[in-house]
Amino acid sequence: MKALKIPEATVTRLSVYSRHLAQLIKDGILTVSSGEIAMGVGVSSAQVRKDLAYFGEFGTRGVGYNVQDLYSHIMRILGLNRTWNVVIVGAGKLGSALAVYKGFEDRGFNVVGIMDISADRIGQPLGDLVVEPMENLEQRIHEKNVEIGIVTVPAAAAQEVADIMVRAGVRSLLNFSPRVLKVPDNVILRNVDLSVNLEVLSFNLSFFDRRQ
Amino acid sequence: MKALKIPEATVTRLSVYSRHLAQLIKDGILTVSSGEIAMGVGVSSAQVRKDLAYFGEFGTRGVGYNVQDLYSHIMRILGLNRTWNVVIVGAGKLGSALAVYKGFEDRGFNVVGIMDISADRIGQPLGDLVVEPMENLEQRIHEKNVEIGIVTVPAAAAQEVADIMVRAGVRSLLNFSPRVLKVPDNVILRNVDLSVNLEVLSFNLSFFDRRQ
DNA sequence: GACTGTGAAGCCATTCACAGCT
DNA sequence: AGCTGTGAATGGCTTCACAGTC
Repeated sequence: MKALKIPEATVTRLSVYSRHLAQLIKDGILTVSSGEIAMGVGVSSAQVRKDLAYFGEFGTRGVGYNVQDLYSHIMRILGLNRTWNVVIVGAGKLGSALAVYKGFEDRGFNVVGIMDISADRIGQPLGDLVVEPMENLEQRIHEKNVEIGIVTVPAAAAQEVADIMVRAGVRSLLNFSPRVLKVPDNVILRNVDLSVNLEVLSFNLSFFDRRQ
Repeated sequence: MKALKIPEATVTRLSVYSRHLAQLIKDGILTVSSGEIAMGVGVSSAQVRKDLAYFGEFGTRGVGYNVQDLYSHIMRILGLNRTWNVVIVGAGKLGSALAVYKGFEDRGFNVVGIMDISADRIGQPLGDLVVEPMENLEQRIHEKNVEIGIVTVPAAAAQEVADIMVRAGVRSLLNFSPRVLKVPDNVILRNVDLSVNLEVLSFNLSFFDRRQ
């Protein structure tokens, strides 16, 4: 199967599979079937096999997958066989939380800088970082080859911050602000919209009630 | 068009539309076309019309939509014509950030309690809340009619926390832990997986490079 | 017998294109 | 003339079901 267009849903599931496999490795399990993975992460076994099939044949018919082997393959597919440097702009509560979030480090994402515009945040220590002024942003991106930027500023500042990061050469953005950002189409953009997530819950709760 | 099954993507877009409309109201704009909304939020105009058509006919042919009117309709559809009480379990950096996140309050989500298991977090003030011990969780859920729970504990504790909240009567969960949760199927579950989001970026960055 | 890999079928969401209304 | 509402067409993802392999 030739890989040209991979569904985004497949990529997110691969990430979930990889964490499940990491757990199996810890548990000393050597072999796993698509059905067992499926069970563990709440999808169908056909889905697991299809997802993997986009990238090659990793299993053995009648047997299943070698856990360590499959894990290594998926990590490589996800681009996690290396580390990635990340900068965060916005040292409010959320930005600060992400700056020291262990889950990122565990998966090879190093936060190499956190910037803010506000004088009372600049200089504040965060883990082994210190909040820096916005003026340092471009230099830090160049010096550390940063390819991923995280936006945790208020909506009103988000587009400007995105523009600065893009101009400085960041190739992808993770946007936590509740603002639709415009970026050139060679820049990869993902939005994590906290309110939208709650609102989907609220819709479903209400909708369910309406249908009673 | 009769509303039986609404695509989840439609719901998330409605949430985005509603914020865009709120801005138009602030700007004093009275009427808007599907094309203008589409432009503002980065989707197609047909998509906007289809999304709205699931719920009724809100526009006027040849004219467009009344901004205030459409906003009210969407807010009602999303279940945001009321407030929702929310509890957060896990008063680490992320949970604390969410507890005081203005974006929730603005949209009618009131955080009415934040619990933690750790003695040194309990008692800590957070906005006008104080971190409470886990023992208070069930009572708080009952007393405040909490229907939405937010999980911001480490992966190892996430399932247990989810179970407690579900038992106490919460009807929906927003899970920030990197753990696949099992909940009864009358409970609505959404996952916000921070690492997965970065990993999708890393995949796309790597994949793009591979194809150069 | 067990389990993978994969075409084919089925299902769902998006886009097209136009009739219908103002 | 302008814009909505919507059937029809398209495209994409998931599920089915089974041949192929161990």
